[in-house]
Amino acid sequence: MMDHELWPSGGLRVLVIDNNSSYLSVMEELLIKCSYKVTTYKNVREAMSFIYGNQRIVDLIICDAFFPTEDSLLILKEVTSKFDIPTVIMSSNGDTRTVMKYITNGASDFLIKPLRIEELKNIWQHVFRKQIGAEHRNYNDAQHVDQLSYRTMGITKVTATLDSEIRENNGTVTDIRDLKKSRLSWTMQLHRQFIAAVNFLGVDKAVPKKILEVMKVKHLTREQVASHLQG
DNA sequence: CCGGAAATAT
DNA sequence: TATATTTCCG
Repeated sequence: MMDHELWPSGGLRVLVIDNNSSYLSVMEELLIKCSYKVTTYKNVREAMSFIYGNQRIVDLIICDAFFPTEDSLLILKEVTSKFDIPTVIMSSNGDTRTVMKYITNGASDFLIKPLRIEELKNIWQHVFRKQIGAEHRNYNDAQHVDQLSYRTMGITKVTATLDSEIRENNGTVTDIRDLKKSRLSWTMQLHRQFIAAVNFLGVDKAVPKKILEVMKVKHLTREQVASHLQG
């Protein structure tokens, strides 16, 4: 893996939007523990106003799905098309249709409440991914198209994987049986957990055996972790 | 068990 | 062909 993926999230400015003020506080506390700079908003209109006035200093947006209205979808479309700020959607509802709706509309990630600090520690990677990698963009576009066509056809390999993976335990992969057809697929989520484990151990002490212990993923082998460490 | 690298699969 | 994952080796 590349060194920059192990860098701390330090100082990235995150805007959080959630209509539940108590959860907003929880999010703020968690994000500050991860050393992000946090701004919170309870309603979409004010948040949008802030974004328009401060687009240059908002690195990442985390927005609640605001069930049952479509407010977050509007923010998503506006923000991703106009400012290209990576946006993470969070929701207590993780059904396939909902997840797909946001992913296909440009969401960088979809996290299920309650969020764990381990998940927030690694969302800075979305900022990085947005800024670099036109090559990645091509890959994502290809997969994006796949997901759209798959959705039309109904349940598919892609949606099924996304679904089972995210639904598992609040977005944490605990078993890779679903993720491997003939060989293991390192999904974004599984990779995040890998990165989190490496960060937790420290780059120098992060050896396959220890990483495996920290990740706590059933059926994941030391060899698979070792191999991933190479890439 | 570890890291590196050849062999394979996608 | 290039990349991702598995298998082999010292």
